[in-house]
Amino acid sequence: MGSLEEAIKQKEFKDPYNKLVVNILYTHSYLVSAQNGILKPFDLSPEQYNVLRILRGQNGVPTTVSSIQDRMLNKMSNASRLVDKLKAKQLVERRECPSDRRQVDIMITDKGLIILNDLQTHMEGFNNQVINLTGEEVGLLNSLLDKLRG
Amino acid sequence: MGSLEEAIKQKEFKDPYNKLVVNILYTHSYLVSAQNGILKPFDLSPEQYNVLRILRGQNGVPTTVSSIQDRMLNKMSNASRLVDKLKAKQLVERRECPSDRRQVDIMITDKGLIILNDLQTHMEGFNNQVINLTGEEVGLLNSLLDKLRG
DNA sequence: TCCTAATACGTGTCTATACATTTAATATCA
DNA sequence: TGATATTAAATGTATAGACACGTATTAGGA
Repeated sequence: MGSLEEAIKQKEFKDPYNKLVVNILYTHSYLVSAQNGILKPFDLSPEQYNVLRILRGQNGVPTTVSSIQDRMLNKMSNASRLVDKLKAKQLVERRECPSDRRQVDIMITDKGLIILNDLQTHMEGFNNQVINLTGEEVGLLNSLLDKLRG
Repeated sequence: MGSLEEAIKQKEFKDPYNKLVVNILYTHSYLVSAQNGILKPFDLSPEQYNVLRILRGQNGVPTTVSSIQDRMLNKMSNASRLVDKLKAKQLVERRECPSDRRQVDIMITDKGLIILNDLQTHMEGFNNQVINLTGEEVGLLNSLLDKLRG
């Protein structure tokens, strides 16, 4: 796999900023593909998995659709339809919010929690296996990405 | 925007490897959204833009669909249909390859080249504006991402 | 109070991703 | 040569992303 230039068969980039954009897009695809391999047997898409983790983080407190949307990795996605898919699999519940009838309370079900726990054991080794970096380098990369977005 | 934890309203991560995966997914979304803003007036999706750049890099030598696929940022995408869309906009041409009739030769048109040049002037300032890093940090980030993928 | 604005959620449409399958053309080898 | 395998591209289907729009409900101000 090695360098980006080799991976996408491009000789060189005009400037390192341009290369960085392409590098992040490419690394994203690399990680998502690997993640997909783990999620597929569980019949979950990466974003469905993410929504379930958000709901688990609530520790039983219901959340609204828009709150889920705010916490999603992709702000332009469509939490409403994702919740629909998860409900069809009985991994989440939805209830009309009594205090504001525009809102809908979403909660993860026991079945959802069980699947997440199952997944976690599969995901544990995944990161270290797919990310070929030392702990120090991971920390550095994290802070650089945080700074990038300014 | 600042830290990832703040951006997606998560208190903390189990381990930095896990945070890194989420961080890359999130930064990807950040960059693609910004890129979309530039591409939209040109009626191009990010991946269509990428295919046009690949074809421009050929300097007039025709390429096959599978060669485009190999160089795409997302290996699982569908070059055939993307080429279709570009052909409908008259930005690429396709010809049956005489030496192997399974293959199709793809070339960027003059119209495609003109749009790319136009875009380039818009894209130039974009990177430095969106990426809040020094040149040194950009270099470091590039090499860390290359190493990540092993 | 009533009118208007803002909010929450859902829906519609187009494009792209992921992956299986199909069809045609070429390669390989007994 | 002929049967089989491999390859290139296209197609089919489900999910997701991007974005506009619609509808119901609540908020807020004249």
